Amino acid sequence: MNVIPAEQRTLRADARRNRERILASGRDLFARLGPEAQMDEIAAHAGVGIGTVYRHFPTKEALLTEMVRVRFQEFSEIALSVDDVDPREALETIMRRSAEAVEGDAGFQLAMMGSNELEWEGVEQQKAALAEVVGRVISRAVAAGAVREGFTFEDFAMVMCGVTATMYYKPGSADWRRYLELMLHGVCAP
Amino acid sequence: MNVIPAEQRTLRADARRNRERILASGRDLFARLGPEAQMDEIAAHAGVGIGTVYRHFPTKEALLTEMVRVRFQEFSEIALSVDDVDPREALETIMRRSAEAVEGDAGFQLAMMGSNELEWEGVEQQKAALAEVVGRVISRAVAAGAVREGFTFEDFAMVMCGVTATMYYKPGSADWRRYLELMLHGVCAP
DNA sequence: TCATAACCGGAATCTTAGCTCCGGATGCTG
DNA sequence: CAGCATCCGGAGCTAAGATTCCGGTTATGA
Repeated sequence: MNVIPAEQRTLRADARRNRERILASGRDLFARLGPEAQMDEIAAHAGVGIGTVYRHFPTKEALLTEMVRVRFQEFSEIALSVDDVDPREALETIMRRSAEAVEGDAGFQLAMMGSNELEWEGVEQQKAALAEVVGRVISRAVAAGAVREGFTFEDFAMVMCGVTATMYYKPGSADWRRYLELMLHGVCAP
Repeated sequence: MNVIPAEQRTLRADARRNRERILASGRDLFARLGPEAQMDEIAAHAGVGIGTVYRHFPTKEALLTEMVRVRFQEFSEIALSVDDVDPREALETIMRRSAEAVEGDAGFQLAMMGSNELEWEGVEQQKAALAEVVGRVISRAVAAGAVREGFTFEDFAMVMCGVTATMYYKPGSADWRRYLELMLHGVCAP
C-alpha cells in the first residue's frame, strides 16, 4: 500500500493528468466559493472520482494548502519585482498589485486575512518569506520618510486584511479600490 | 400546539425566566465563539434543555439574529448621541466607540462585516436605521470640509469592516487601534 | 386543592460533508 | 501481448451538529 503521492516518484501518465485536473478544478472552485467548496464538487468538476482526489491529497486541507502556497509565492514575487525602485512607489505597487492578485479568489482571501478556520500548515513558511521581502521595502520607505514613522509589516498586513475583507464580504464590487486609496493616504507621511 | 413565542401573550413565569437565560447565555457564547457556538452549549450554559431553546427560538439563526439586532441598536444609539457635536469629532467618536463596542464580540463582528454566512434577515432594518444616522453625520463632516470629498457611508462601512476584520482575525490583540488611527488619518481631508 | 394548559428535558432523528474501501480498469515493461 | 503494479470510481461509513418529538412536570386560576 503506497500512500505517497510524492512528486519524485514518476507518476503514471493518467495519474499526473488527473492530479493537474484536480488542482485546476480546486483552484477554480476554491476561488469561487472559498473553503465552502466541497470535495465532491471539486472531484466532479475535475471529471474524476472522489477517491482519486483523496489519493492525491490526503485531506481537504492538504489540497487547500497546496493552492494557497502557490498564491503566496506569486505575492512574494510581486514584492521582489519592486525591491529596488523608489520605496514609496514600491510599497504602493505591492499593495495595489497584491490586492489585484487576490481579487476574485475567496479562498486565498481567507488565508490572507489569517483566518484560523483552517490550519494552513506549511504556508507559514511562505508567509515568513513574504514578511522578509515586504519588510525590507517598508523599512526603506520609513527611512526615506515616505510613510508614517513606525509603520510596520504588521500594519501592512492589517491594511491588506482590511482590503481583503472588503473584497470577501462584497464580492464583485470594486469598492475595495476606493478603500485602498484611503489607506494609502492614511499610510503616507504627513 | 402553540408555536408562537411572542412577546404579546403573557408567558408563564418560568418560561420568561428561561427565555432571558437563553438570551444571556447565547450572548455570552456567541460573543466568545461566534456562530461556531453550538445550540447544546448554549442550552447547557443557560441551564435548560435543548428543547426549551428551540421552543423560544425556532432556529439557531433566529437566536443569533435577535442578538445581533440588539447590538445594532446600541450602535445607532452611539451615533445618535453625537449627532449634534462638531462633525469631525462626531465621526471619530462614532468610529472609535463603535469599534470598542464590537471588541470581543465575535458574532457581531461577523455580522458587522456583512458576512453572508447567515441570513440575518430582520437585521436589515436596523442597518438601514444606522445608515441613516451615520450618513447624516458624514454629510455634515464632508460639508464642513472635515473629511475627504466624496467620503460616503459605504466607505465608513468598509473602514469598520476592516477594523472589525482585524479584531476578528487577531482576537485579543489591540492592533486594531493603530489601524483605526491610520484610517482616521486617511479619511481626514488633505 | 384540582384540573389543565403551558412548559420542560434530552434521547432520538435527520442531514451534511469529509473520508475509506475495494473490486475493476489501465498504463507500463519485457 | 501478457503480467502486474498502479490507479480509478463512487457507494457507503462516520462524525458532528441542528432540529424534532413526546412522556413527564409545573404554574395558574377557579
